[in-house]
Amino acid sequence: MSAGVEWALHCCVVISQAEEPVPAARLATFHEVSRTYLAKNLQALSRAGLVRTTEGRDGGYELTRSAPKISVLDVVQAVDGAEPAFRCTEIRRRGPLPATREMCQRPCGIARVMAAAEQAWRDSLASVSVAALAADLDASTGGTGLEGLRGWLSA
Amino acid sequence: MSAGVEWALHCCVVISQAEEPVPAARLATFHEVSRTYLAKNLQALSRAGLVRTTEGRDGGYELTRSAPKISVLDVVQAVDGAEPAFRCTEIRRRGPLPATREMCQRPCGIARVMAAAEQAWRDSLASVSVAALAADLDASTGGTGLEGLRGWLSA
DNA sequence: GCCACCTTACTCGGATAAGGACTGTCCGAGTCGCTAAGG
DNA sequence: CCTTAGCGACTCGGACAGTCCTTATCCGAGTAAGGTGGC
Repeated sequence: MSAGVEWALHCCVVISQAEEPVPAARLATFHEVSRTYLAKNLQALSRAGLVRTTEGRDGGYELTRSAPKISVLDVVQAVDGAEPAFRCTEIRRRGPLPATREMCQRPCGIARVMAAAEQAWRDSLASVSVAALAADLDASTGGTGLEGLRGWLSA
Repeated sequence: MSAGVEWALHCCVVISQAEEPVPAARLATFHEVSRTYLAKNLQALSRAGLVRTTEGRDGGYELTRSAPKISVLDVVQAVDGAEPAFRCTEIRRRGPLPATREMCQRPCGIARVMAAAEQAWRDSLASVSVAALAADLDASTGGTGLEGLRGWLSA
């Protein structure tokens, strides 16, 4: 999985706490990562429609929906792509004993198992929102984390 | 995910239906794939202890355990590696507002969410055995698939 | 007829190149806010 | 004092190299079976 997924998730948490657009340069400074490469990942979020971009002075990124409406799965699929990790190449149709047309009416059993597992993975990620991540961060810091973050964003 | 995972799973189903060791060349012919590259993936199964190798004439691969005792997860982890897809780089410790030691006593919330999702994925794969795959294949073919496979293996 | 040995062919295993994807970087197009001049 | 035009700087967006991992391949070490010669 791309490392940019981690960056994008952290950025979404930060953006959710800001009321003004946050420029990519500020996000890069906060996370101490490459500014240009972080921009590339944020572009993926923009293409997926999760964030809205404001150009020009005082511009930046802001969420298009409220934080509870954005799930972790949305961010992961935006950055890493929505294509399934396992891709069935229909091996059963090749070789000296190819599967007949009747057998192929249903997907390959292996593909079904893998698809079910990925669905469970997606369900688990879809059950957590960006707002929940922010709340967890706040709880881990004893209730001062989000306040400090908002203060840093204003400064 | 590596494409070799699919090959390895199909190979496990075939091997489970044979009473004699099956050479890699025969498996490659059956699936119509590269013989040398398939051998590389089978080596991964051998290192993981899922299959036993017999060298020399009439040698090949055979399962070390009964098919119901081998789960799909075992095969996937043997070929693709057991390392988690998401790796936390501890971004929270960097930047102008680094997380304090107290906050880091627990793993990052994002890492916990991703780990839980991967655990759900593993649980789903662990609940299906190679024997179940073979049974499903037999059911899809109306009860003649495994018989034909065994016949081809004997020939 | 039985045994030991050798030949033979077949098996897996690790070490070795080529291609594609993720990582990292750069500069250009577009836009908003600020300033200053004019009415 | 208000309007408006211009300027400037800041923003994102897509196009361009570097590096690591997956894919694909080869040949060598080792082994078990089968045949052959001797006893």
